[in-house]
Amino acid sequence: MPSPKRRKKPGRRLVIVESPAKAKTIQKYLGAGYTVLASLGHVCDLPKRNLGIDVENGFSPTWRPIKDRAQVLKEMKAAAKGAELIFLCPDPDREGEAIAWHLAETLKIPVEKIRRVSFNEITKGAIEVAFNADPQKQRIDLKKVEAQHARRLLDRIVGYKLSPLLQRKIAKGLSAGRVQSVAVRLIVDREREIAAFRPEEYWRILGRFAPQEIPLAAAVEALLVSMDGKSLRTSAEPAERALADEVSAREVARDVTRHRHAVSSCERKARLDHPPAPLTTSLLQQQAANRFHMTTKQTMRLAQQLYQGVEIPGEGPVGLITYMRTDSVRIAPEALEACRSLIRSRYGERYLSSQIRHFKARKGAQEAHEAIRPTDFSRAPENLQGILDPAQWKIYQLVWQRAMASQMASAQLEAARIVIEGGPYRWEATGLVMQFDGYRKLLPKKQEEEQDLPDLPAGTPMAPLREGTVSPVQMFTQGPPRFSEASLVRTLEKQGIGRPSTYATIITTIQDRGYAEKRDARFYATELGTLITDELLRHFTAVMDVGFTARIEEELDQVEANEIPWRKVLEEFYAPFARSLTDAERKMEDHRTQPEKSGIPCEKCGREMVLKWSRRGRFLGCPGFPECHNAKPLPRQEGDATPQTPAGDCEKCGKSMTYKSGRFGTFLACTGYPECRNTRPVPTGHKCPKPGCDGDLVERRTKKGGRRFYGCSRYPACDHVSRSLQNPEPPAPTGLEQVDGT
DNA sequence: CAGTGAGCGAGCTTCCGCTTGACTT
Repeated sequence: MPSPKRRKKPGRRLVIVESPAKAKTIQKYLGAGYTVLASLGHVCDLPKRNLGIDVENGFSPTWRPIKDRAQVLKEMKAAAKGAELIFLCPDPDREGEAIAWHLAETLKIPVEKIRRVSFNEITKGAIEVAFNADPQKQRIDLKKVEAQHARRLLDRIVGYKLSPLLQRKIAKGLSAGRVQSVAVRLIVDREREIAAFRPEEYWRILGRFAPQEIPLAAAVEALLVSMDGKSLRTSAEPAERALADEVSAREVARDVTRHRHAVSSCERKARLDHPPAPLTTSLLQQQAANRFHMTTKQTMRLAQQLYQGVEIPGEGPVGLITYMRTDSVRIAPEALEACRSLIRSRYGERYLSSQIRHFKARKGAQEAHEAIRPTDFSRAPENLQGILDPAQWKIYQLVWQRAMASQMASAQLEAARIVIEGGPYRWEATGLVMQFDGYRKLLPKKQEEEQDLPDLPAGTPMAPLREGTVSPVQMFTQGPPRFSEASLVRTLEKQGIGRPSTYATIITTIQDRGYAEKRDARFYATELGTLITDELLRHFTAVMDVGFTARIEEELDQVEANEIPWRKVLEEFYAPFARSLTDAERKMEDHRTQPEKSGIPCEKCGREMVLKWSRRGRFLGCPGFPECHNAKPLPRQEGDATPQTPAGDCEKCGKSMTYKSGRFGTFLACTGYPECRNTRPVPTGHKCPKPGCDGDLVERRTKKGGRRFYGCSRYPACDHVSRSLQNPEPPAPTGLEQVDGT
């Protein structure tokens, strides 16, 4: 490895980029006349210990070199000394511009030596173009820098004013911020929607019809879609729900046979199904979660490994994918060419989209990089099997497939629809046949059944195939699902909250602070998360608004466009915020100095114990603290945000059981501890499906790896195990085997 | 494929966003 030299020959050119992997590639393109170093992201920031902003004097900030960057700063300073020109190449976005400015400031580079150069793709062509551009235009964009400062200062003010407030009023170690607090709010809101949701019953009626002359061959399965012109499609809306109970559903099912039915229309339509865009960070995280059950953290670690370079036999370390923290769906022209010619040679001309496909980035995307794609399309996943470890390989395959598919031909489908009418009833049968798979050759659709429909001219008399083939099926409206990591990231991105480089950390922060818990891959709001959300909502409505970030972003855009001064953004935010602060300081309930009484006496000193908050939730503490150190858990788990099945009684001593959390997660323990040491795994509410066994399914974990599975509570007498729980909810209509009556 | 059991709190941490390793929960 060539270590950076102390003394540079005069005439040497220094290039500074953000990422070391990028530095390596660019060094290769630029050759020996250049020294390429990496800044490792930001090199300056506000001080850690205090606010670092003089609010009274126009919000003037104090910038400090970041401690962890001391080493690289030293190296860059040394290299800058002898350099004739210094090319500042952080990413072409707001943050990158600020990094360039901080570099110029801390390295004390004379203006005439600065060349601000940036590129959205690390390809030879793009880099040549960027470096050869007009030097007059290679200047730092101060408006962009100011926009970044406004963003940074606003986040600092919100975080460093709200966190201490919560720490004074509720418990130490707490935090709040523009991003994390809204993320928690989303989870708390969802928790409440779920609690308020009452499933409602409705019925669907399925019929199996056939033309009277030609029976079985041309049978179609149809769904009752309207009655008397009233649509049943919107059956999720209670007011519209005509078939709300079994009695009326069966009445309709009987009445159907009293009417003559006939085909009223039969049509076929060609439909194109276009491939999805190549992956961005959030999409990669969502796909890896849904397909491989990976967490955002795992996904990003694997992607980082692929980006930084994997040892390929005979070649050395090779960076296999482009940068993984991106919101862009664009692919560099050179790479597009490689991708398209590979599609042509691998699958044939037919599978190539006739035009180059360009995808639209999400609104608010900064598009400093490309989409995530293979650096070399010809490295097909099958050639890397056994070279990458299995998890890396899965991620690589995902990236490769999505990038390839994005330039492939659309799938051609034929959608058929037959409408059957009789009396007040209108039925619909739909079919779908794939004519040409196109991009689906690489990305098959999982949940799509093909079904063809016969050609039946309008007017063909139809009848239910035989008695009992009109079947009512009971359904229930579904409540909103809890957030998973994937759906939370998707929602945050949609609202413009957080950035590709922060999605994974947001997820860990809200859990570390004790605001949300993940169980079964779903987020649950904790009591503490609910409390701080409500307190912040009451006093800081504006910041807690899901649209707050989006509005600030618009203003930052205006700063960049030189339409408003950066201080104005801060002033307008700060005036009402400061008022809320003093108001909250006075009015926010003080859970620390005036905690709720419990009615339970302290057995050590006799004082009445009080309810206190900590990062781990509530506990009973003695008000005599610090003289009396007595503390204990709350007597009951009542008020726990998580609905739990009753724990039941101990089969050994008859005392009640209670939920405890241990090293390996939640478990049941006898309240008679330590006299009775009985424990049990968590019941799931499902019975053991093994015939003749009356045990319950309980949640267990494997010894190594701790993977969850479900076993029978009568183990070892019954050794039934399953990987997942069957849904006890009413099944979606599958076939028409269920027969009315009997 | 099958373990489980403390202690939480007294003023100085906390934010978001850009980058990697060096750490050990």
